[in-house]
Formats: sequence, C-alpha cells, structure tokens
Amino acid sequence: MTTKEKILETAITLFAERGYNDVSVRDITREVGIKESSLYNHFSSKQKILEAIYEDLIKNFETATVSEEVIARMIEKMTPEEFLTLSAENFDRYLGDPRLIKIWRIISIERFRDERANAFFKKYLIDNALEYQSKVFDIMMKKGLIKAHDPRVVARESYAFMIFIYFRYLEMEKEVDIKEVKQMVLEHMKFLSSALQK
Amino acid sequence: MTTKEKILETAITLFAERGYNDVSVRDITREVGIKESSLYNHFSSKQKILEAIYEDLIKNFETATVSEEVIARMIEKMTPEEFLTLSAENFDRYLGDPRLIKIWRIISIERFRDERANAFFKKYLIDNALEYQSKVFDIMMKKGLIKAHDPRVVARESYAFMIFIYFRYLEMEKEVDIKEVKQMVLEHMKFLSSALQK
DNA sequence: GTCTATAGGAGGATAGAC
DNA sequence: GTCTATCCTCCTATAGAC
Repeated sequence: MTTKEKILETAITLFAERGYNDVSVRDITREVGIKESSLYNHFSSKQKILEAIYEDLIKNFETATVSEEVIARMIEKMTPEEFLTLSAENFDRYLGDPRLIKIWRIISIERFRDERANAFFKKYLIDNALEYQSKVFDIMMKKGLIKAHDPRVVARESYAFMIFIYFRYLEMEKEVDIKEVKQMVLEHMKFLSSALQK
Repeated sequence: MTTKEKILETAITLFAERGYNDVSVRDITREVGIKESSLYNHFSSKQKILEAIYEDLIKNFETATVSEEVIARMIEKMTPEEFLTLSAENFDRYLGDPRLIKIWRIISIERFRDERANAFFKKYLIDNALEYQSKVFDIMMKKGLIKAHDPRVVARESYAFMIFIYFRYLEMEKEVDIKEVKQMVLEHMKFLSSALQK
C-alpha cells in the first residue's frame, strides 16, 4: 500500500469513528507513521482527503448502476417473492463490506454540516431506491401479481424498514449482529409478502 | 427572558443547525449580545450548556411518561384503528413543537460522538416505543382483534415507518412539509390496518 | 453581571533542509 | 518524499476592573 493509500484508509477508519471535525491531521499522520507536513505531499488539504473519500463512493455507484432497460427486463420476469428476496440479498452484500459501511457512516455523520453529503445520502440511499421500488410494484400490480394499492405507498412500506434497520443498527450500534439483522429483514419481507397477497 | 435563558435558547438553535462542535462560545454570545467572558457567569463551561439542554429533554420525558397501569387500561379499551390513530396524533404533536424538534436534532447530531446521546436516542425514541407497541399488538391478537403474528414483528412494521419519516424528513430536510408528512403517516396506518385485518 | 485583556492550547498549513 | 521548525488562527476559559 502506498503512503497515499495508507492515508486514505486511515482517514476512512477515523472519520467513520468520530467524524471529520473530530479527527485532526495529527491523528491521521500519527496512525500512518509520518509527520504532519508529509501528508501535504499527498493531499493539499484535510478537506481534499474527505473529497477523495466521497469520490471513491461515487465511483462505486457508477460502476454498480444498472441501466433502466436491464432493470425493466429483470422486473418483467420476477415474482414478488423473487423481488423481495433480491432486495434482501442486496442489503446483505452491503452488510458484508466493512469499508463501504465505514464510508456510509462518514456520510451519515457529515450530512448534518455538509449539504452535499446530505443530498447524496437522500438521493442515492433513499429517493432513488423508493422510485425504483415504486416502479417495480406498479408493474406487479398491473400484471395482477399483487393487491392493488398506490405503488408509492407500498414502496415506502417496503423500503422504510430498510432505512429503519440502517438507522437503528448500522448507525447506532458499534458492533452489528449481522445474523440478527438478516433475520429481521427476512421477517419484514415475509410480512410484506403476505400483506400484498391477493 | 433572563440572560441565562437567552443563552440556552440561542444555543439550542445554533447546536441544532450545526452541532455542538461547530458552534463556538463566540457564536452564542454574539447572538445573545454579550461578551464571551459574561457567558461564564451563567454556565461554567460550554459543555454545561449542552448538559442543560439534555436535562431539559429528560424533564420533558419524565412529565410526559404515563404509568404502565394507565397504559394497560387504555389498551384494553382500544380498537386497532383507535390505537394507530392515537400513534399518528402523538407524532403530530411532536411535529408542532419546533423547540422539541431542535433538541432531538441536537441529539441526532451528537449521537455520533457522544455515547450518552446515542443511548438516550436508542432507548427513548426507539426501543421503548417498540416494546410498548409490541405489548399493544400482543393484547390485540389475544383478543382476536387482529391477525395472529409475532407481535414484535408487527411492532417493527408499525414503528419502523415512523423512524423512516424522522430520518428522511426531520433529519434531512431544512423545511418540513408537515401536511405531506401527516399524509404519509396516514397512508401507512391505513396500509397496516388492512394488513392486520382478519 | 458586564466588561477588557489575556492566557494557554490545539488545529491546519507552509518553508526549507536533507 | 520525509523531516524539523514555525506560523497563524481559532478556540475555551480566567483574572480583575467597573
């Protein structure tokens, strides 16, 4: 690992623990094993480190995003159970990536003082997901696979639970019991399935 | 309003906007209209102001808490619809109290660096409410008023939505459209009612 | 109870030698 | 690319006059 990478990874760990403001350049360089002044050979300011972390996440999103077309074709073939299982699996993948969890935790902390972080969180972790799920439920209703409802209402019922889990376990617990969380998500999917059954 | 009260109210407003760390004693005293040194005649440190705010909230909780017995008797008489309507009304009352919203927002921000704030939030805004709702649904199931389920699962389905609303609208928006939020809560209650109907 | 003046410390950042 | 030395700014808090 290069010094620059070491700085970035250390910053991610420390920012996720205490937030950007409560971590000093001194804290980072002490952990990395260099002097403060040496850091400025790799990043021109402390702020640039944070921006590099944000860009890391954006890159991650860009590579992970699937085209509208592909999504549309996938949905056409899926049953409600398959869709809910897929959602749960996506969440599980997130739970298995500690570095990604750390970066989202930084966004969580920073969103109170940084409008950019707040907007990013809102868009990528909430509103886009709600819109997507809304489309899926709409198609399923039109195909007569589930009970007729306002699809946006059903999408909120489905996804609000995920946000609750994020809030209560990922943000509020130091150590997450992944098995327990997966169980709760499973129970939610079951409840929703039965509520949507015709 | 005494100077001490002015300091407290100003601190609540500023801490809710930017968090404890990003508000200096200078910021507070500038707003109040006194010099920094004068503040120390009313609070022995900046930290004590935050603690006074926490105590304010705790006092609020103590006066608002109803005994287990009263709750038990209330539940016995309630239909599921009445209970869900009551929950929505409690939430509306919160939405109508800007000072209380500010204080909870401070707790929201501070929970990432202050374990006490985190524990407080977890207990009073989430776990106690979940436990309470769980008891209510259990009684209703035993009385045959709603479909049989694990009452804890139903309580999560019911309350996770409230936390989602808190997260997405109270924490993430500068200006909350209260009418829109009330509408979403209403739609949630309707969905849940129909899902629990025998 | 308010003021002026200042202490004492931590933070981000730069200059310049090696 | 790393180091030592240092700068400047902002912060919380205190001393002591009025």
